[in-house]
Amino acid sequence: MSGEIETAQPKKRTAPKEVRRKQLIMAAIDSISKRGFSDTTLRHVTEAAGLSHGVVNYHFDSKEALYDATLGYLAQEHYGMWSRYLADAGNDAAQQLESIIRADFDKKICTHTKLAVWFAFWGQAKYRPNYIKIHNKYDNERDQHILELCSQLIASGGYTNLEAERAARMIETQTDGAWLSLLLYPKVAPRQELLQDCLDLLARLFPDHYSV
Amino acid sequence: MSGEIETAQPKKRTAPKEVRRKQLIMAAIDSISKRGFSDTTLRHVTEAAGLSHGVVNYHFDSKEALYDATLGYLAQEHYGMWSRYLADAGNDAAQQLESIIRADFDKKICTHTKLAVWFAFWGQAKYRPNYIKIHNKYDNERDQHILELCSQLIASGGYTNLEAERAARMIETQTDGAWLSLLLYPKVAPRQELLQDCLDLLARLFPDHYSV
Amino acid sequence: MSGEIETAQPKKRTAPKEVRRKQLIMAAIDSISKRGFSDTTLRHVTEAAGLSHGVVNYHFDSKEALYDATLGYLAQEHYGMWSRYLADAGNDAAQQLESIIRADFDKKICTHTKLAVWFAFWGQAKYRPNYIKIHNKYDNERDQHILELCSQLIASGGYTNLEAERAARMIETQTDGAWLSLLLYPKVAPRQELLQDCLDLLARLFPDHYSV
Amino acid sequence: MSGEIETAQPKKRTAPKEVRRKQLIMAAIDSISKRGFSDTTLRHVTEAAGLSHGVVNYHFDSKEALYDATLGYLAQEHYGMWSRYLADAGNDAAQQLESIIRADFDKKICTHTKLAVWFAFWGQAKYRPNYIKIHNKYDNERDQHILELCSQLIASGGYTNLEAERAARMIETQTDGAWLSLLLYPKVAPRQELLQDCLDLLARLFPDHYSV
DNA sequence: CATGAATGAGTCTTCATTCAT
DNA sequence: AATGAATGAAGACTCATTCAT
Repeated sequence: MSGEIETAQPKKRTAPKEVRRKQLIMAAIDSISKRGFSDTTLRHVTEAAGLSHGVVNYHFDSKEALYDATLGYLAQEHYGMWSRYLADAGNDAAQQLESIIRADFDKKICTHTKLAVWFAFWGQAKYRPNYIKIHNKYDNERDQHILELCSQLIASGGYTNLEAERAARMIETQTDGAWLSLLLYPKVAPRQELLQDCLDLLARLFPDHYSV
Repeated sequence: MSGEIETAQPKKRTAPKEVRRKQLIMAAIDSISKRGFSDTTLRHVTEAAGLSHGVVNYHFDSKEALYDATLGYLAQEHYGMWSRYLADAGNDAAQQLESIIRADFDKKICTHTKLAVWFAFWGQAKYRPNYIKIHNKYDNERDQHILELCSQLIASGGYTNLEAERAARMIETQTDGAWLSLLLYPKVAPRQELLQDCLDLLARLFPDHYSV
Repeated sequence: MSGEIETAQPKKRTAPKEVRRKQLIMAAIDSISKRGFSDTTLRHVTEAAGLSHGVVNYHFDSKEALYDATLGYLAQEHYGMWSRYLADAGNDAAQQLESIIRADFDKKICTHTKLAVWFAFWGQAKYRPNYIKIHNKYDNERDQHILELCSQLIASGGYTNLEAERAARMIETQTDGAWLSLLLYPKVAPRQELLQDCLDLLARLFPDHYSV
Repeated sequence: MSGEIETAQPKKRTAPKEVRRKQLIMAAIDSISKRGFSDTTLRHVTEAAGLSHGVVNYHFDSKEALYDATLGYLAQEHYGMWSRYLADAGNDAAQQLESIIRADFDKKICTHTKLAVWFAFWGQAKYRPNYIKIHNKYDNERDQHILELCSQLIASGGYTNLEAERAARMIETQTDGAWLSLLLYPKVAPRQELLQDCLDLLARLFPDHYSV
């Protein structure tokens, strides 16, 4: 779509602040996914971005600030994804719940690279309260949607042996576990298959609304 | 089994080596759980162990070797846990499957500390093939057990709309996700509750063998 | 003397350059007095001046050049001060010598801020011959005045047990030491008191010309 | 005196903590005197000490801690010097006061190198309250001695036109100024000459106790 | 003239590892 | 076996200087 414009303009030496920040965030994602957290250095990041050593501290207060921004980017992207899926799902609760789950397996989000970064963050979450905070800022809303939709389905379906809290938790646990599986054992089952697992769970929780 | 040959020297001959190693491994678990991977230094480890700075490199070839041993310890402990649970489960397949799952939530294993260490390792797994290898060495067998038991239940129960592979995967995904949940949001649901989620899943997969 | 030739362009033509330089010098004095030499960065200076980061290197060849100019400014101000005091002192040698000393304690010059900067420079003088050179350029003349005046007083007073060199040196040593005292222990004795010390010294050196 | 012993022992690779600390302090004095404060790096220090780069942070918490220790060393040395001179002075107050002053010009203390370091510290004193504190810790006692001795001389001599505070201040100001002179203009007057200036001041303050 | 993004050499500091004792 | 002093590579971060705009 674009790209040929850039050859005309001989790659600017200076760029607006937001452009550089994004560039560095992408480079951070790249490096973290390739090397993990502890082995990623700022030099790796700047080299991946094709920039000089000093830029990071020009655009971010510290390495930690860059990481915060990186997680923020990922969380925001995730947020954007499921809310778009949700918006496109129409008014049916079952449809909406399914959509939120499908969003998690969207090609753009559910890449090996990004999964690696997610788990790098989660592996540190306990000692960096900031990470939890940033993640929650975007993710709590999703939790509430899922819980609310489960409640609605239970009410409309008359599932007497199921609490909304448990259903919501099982669904989220399944999607989280699926991501972990994709990260650790990408060969065991592909993305689509793990999505099917989640949909299968949905059908078993709410048999009147979904079919296997 | 061993040890009684050299009765002259009463157990101290070979023990110290192993004692020190275990001591260091425990200290490593402690420090990793408190500070994460990247912030753990060998000084932290030796201090936690109450030993001098130089011992680590005396007992382990490198920091990495200590980490390998630490993961090995954890994996072995996990292995020991579920195989004991399995052994105690009798001959019933349903009972056995449930036991393997229950093992994951045993108090000794499923602590916040150890979970933190597990995810620290998983967060690095992608770049340290060793970690995967060590983990698989002990865990593959569990996978096979679960798969085999799912097959048996399906066969005996006549669940036409369920493949053993998918069932096994869903179960493992649920237990893995449960651990992640316990790590990241310990307040959201306690250990017992997440175990119930897993048992609930079992009941929905194999309604003739389990009841909610 | 200059400026009136280009009446068409009202003072803005050449002024800005000098205005900016002065602005930066004042900002340098401010920052050096607040943070010392080694902790002062050009960013501090430009921020204090309310200017953008790049200007310093536009108006000065280097940081060092700015510092040279700053010391020059201070030295020139000092020069202007004692020569004005001297000019106002009339023809009496005793009066003149006293005036030169009084100049050192003038409110405009003898501030904590400027003293701090002076000693910052002197603390570096050994390794920056430039500083000594700049300082001497303005100060040698003062030394000679003091020496000459001491000679005159000795001659006119018949102080047999005093050499002009020693007297001059003792006076200058006392004023220098007074500045150091004001910098390091501003609470011990105020400006006026230390001036009195110097005048007291004068009276003891030249009892026929001054009284305590 | 000593030195040949060291050739027998092939320069130990490891040394007691205090030996290394002193070694580093001496190297710091050396480097600060040669390059000043802001241009001295830890690499300079360790190279001057013939040690490896990492030792400083092994023996001192930080560069700043090394500097504190360095000033402490200098202050302690000064303290030791004048208290020894004082002890050797006998019981006569005039003798004692003169001795304290003479101590300041002792060859061991009053070197160009050490003077440079002293003024480096004083040039920073305003922004490093620690330096003042360390200095005062050792120097206050000297101030009190001087003041007390001035009081005694005034009492015994009946100097009606002199307050002890002013006398003490003038003496200290003169010695401080002398050090500054030796640092900035070593060629103008040598150590002995500046000591004479101080003794001359003594004679003018207390003519019945000292003669020019 | 002025701005501020970009550069990269240089600083302090950390830390796994080595090794004399 | 154990200690802890010593090493030195490598990291994050700073900052004077340059330069496109």
